[in-house]
Amino acid sequence: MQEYNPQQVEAKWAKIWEKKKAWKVDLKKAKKPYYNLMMFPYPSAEGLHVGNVYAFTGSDIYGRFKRAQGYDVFEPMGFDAFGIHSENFAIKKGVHPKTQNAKNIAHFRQQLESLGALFAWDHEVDTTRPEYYKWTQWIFLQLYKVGLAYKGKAPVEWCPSCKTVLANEQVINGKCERCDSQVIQKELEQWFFRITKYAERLLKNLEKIDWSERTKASQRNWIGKSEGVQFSYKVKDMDIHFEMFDSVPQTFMAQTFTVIAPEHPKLYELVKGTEHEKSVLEFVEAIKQKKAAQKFDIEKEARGIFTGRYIEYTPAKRLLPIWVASFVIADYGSGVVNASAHDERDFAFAKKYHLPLHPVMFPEDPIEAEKVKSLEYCYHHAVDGVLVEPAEFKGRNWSEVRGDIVDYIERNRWGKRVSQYHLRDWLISRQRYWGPPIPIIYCKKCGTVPVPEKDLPVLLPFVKNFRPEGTGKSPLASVPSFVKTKCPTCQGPAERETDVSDTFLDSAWYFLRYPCTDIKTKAFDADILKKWLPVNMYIGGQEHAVLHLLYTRFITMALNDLGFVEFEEPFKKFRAHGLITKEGAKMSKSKGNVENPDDYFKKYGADTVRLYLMFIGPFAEGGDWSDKGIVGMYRFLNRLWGFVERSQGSSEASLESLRHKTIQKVTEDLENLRYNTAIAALMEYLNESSRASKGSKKDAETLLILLAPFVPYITEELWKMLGSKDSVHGQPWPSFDQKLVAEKSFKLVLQVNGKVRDVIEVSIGISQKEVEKKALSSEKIIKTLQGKKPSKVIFVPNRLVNIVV
RNA sequence: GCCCUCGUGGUGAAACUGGCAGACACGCAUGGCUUAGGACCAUGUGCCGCAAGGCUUGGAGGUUCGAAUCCUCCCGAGGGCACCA
Repeated sequence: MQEYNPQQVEAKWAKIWEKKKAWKVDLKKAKKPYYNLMMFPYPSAEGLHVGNVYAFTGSDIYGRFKRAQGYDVFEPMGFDAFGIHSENFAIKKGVHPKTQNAKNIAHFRQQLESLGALFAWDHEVDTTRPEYYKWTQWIFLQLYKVGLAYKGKAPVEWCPSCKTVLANEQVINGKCERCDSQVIQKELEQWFFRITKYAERLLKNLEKIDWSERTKASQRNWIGKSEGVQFSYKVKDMDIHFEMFDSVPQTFMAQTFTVIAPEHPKLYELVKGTEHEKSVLEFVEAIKQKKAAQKFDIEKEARGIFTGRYIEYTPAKRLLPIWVASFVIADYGSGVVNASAHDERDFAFAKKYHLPLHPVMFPEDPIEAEKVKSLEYCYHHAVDGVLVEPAEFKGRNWSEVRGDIVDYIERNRWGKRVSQYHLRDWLISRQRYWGPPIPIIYCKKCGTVPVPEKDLPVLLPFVKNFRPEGTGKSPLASVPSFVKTKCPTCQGPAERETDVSDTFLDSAWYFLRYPCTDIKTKAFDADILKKWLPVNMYIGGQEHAVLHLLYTRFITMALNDLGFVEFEEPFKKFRAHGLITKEGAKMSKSKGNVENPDDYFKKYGADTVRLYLMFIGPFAEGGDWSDKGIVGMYRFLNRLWGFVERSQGSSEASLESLRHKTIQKVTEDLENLRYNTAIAALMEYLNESSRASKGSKKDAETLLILLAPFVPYITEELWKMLGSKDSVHGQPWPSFDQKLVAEKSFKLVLQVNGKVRDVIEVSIGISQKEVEKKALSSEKIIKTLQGKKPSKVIFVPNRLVNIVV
């Protein structure tokens, strides 16, 4: 008798597997390629946390399951190591990011190895290595060539503490997501990727990819398509035309004034040389200052000023006064909007500045309609509202008239159908050190010149002082040996771009590099990609539902258009895993509630931790980490150990029906990532087997094969104990026989008026006649019926009978 | 405000296309083993009730022979978007 000693078992097999390179896949020779991808981690100084372990375990179980089904599973691992996190940490500790990064990665790798996953370490990727970011820069150049990368001046979110530009998503309620400082607006020359060009495709393709609905919904929201009408109007007495977008065109006849954004480029032209010039410019300046200071209270302040100009509003043959209004967004639509009585904001604005209002839609209730007419309140988004204008549509409902109104507007040539998107271009410039330099050279003679591909990579120089200076320039700007260079075109003196690119660019293509890490001459090889991509299964956190996944899709589409890859969607299947919390709260350093998996590995072993995490609840939903439940898993593995030990050399018969039933259940659950119920089924199987037999070898073997994806170490050890020479991880996934799954008899439920009154054991396939006979002779049924005659009998074969009286 | 996801015992959670609600665990209780504790084993455990029986899936209605599951409204939680016209 030997006791289960997880540390010993796990150390032993980890060593053997490593030596045998047990999980190595020959990418060229593989016959049934299956690319099982998980989001690669950012190697923080704290090491792997429980959330990482959760994600990787869930993904690895799926990979091992596919492997057992005969696929050549490629399950690579790497490190998303560039970025502001590493840099901030390095600044705080006074260690160079490069040094720190190497340390972190070493720690991570060692932790990951103990997890017992199928990782293909011979294809590891580290985004900070020149061999990798050379190709990140190369991708930039490809996009630049076709105009998908461009430089533009743009107001950007600037964090005065981190001294860098932030992406929109890094700004939470006007504050920096990292240091909580008030973000200010700044105008800078920045590099952008034209992701907006792909808005419609990014949206439409969502229909044809197998992703969790939640993730798709987030992407749809982010892209934010809005359909409506674009009108075009002339400014009275001026040669200026404005395009105006309206997503609620039904009430277009209600428009009585026009609002324009304070930042609108044509605003100055409107007021130049008029009596309004001074007051308008003062107003604009005040608004800009408020916005920069982020003191603008969205709820209360809707301020405006008259420009002295009018729009010639053709459909209603009236003039609309143009007002500058603080609430108008400059970079959505055209920055100019016609306002009406049927929009709450416009209504409030009009009341405040005594502007005319002209409602054209009313409730059916005449008393309420009178109130709307007398402008007592704003009547908006009312699905049952009835139009009175234009005359052709009088009496028709707001909700059904939309299409016809748009047709009508188009017929009159007042406007046309268009779509607007909330999606903005992707700002990729970062005024930081720890990232790949953007491969661009500025020459006084030749202008902006891309670095020739043969000169890649543009190496990130080792800079001692990499702290951002707050000048709006990257730390690289203070390294003359980096900045000063020759123009690739004219050989004259020139300067390098000193910004680095966004970390999200590194991670937007890493999955293409994994299978090609051994190729030095190009980013990826067409033949290999053809064989292995798109990725079969991608698993990662829901927090990346928008940015990472959207950027990745965009880069893939662009590469597809450029002819580098043959697919436009990178991930056939994506599943988001849930979040692991601690006492209901998200684990974070600042809260001090981060669980370190190492402690649990030491105490129970990786197998138990893996099993416990998967048992907490549905993989897609995550759960709360508490160390209470973990003992249950440890007990289970100990019971398994004992059972297998007893079944050595046993010739007891197996529980055929339950065995097949369990195989079916576990197979189906694994396919759908329902690990918690698969584990429950395996526990039942062990419980039943232990009860029924001293130890059936057949049952023990089946248990081990089915459990192997979850707990790779103990199953391997026990497999050997049963006397096999080969590995449990080389065993084919067992199949089940539908005939054997079905039992000979079942428990028939007897109901009266839908309430269960009795349960009797009968044989499968029993006829309705027989059932009725049996049911009506049941004592409990007779008692419940009290002599009443059944009016109807519902019979569900092999399940129940319901007697209605 | 709009869009998604969800709400089931003391706890984590099960329940396939509507068909025995609470599988599997944790915890708890009782008993066994043990000097004791732990570990382990056995049994029990939704609520009310001595019992017969009744009640029970956030709340209120509805559809159905039958609803955790479908429909309507309301309440609550989590997430995404948001002065987006």
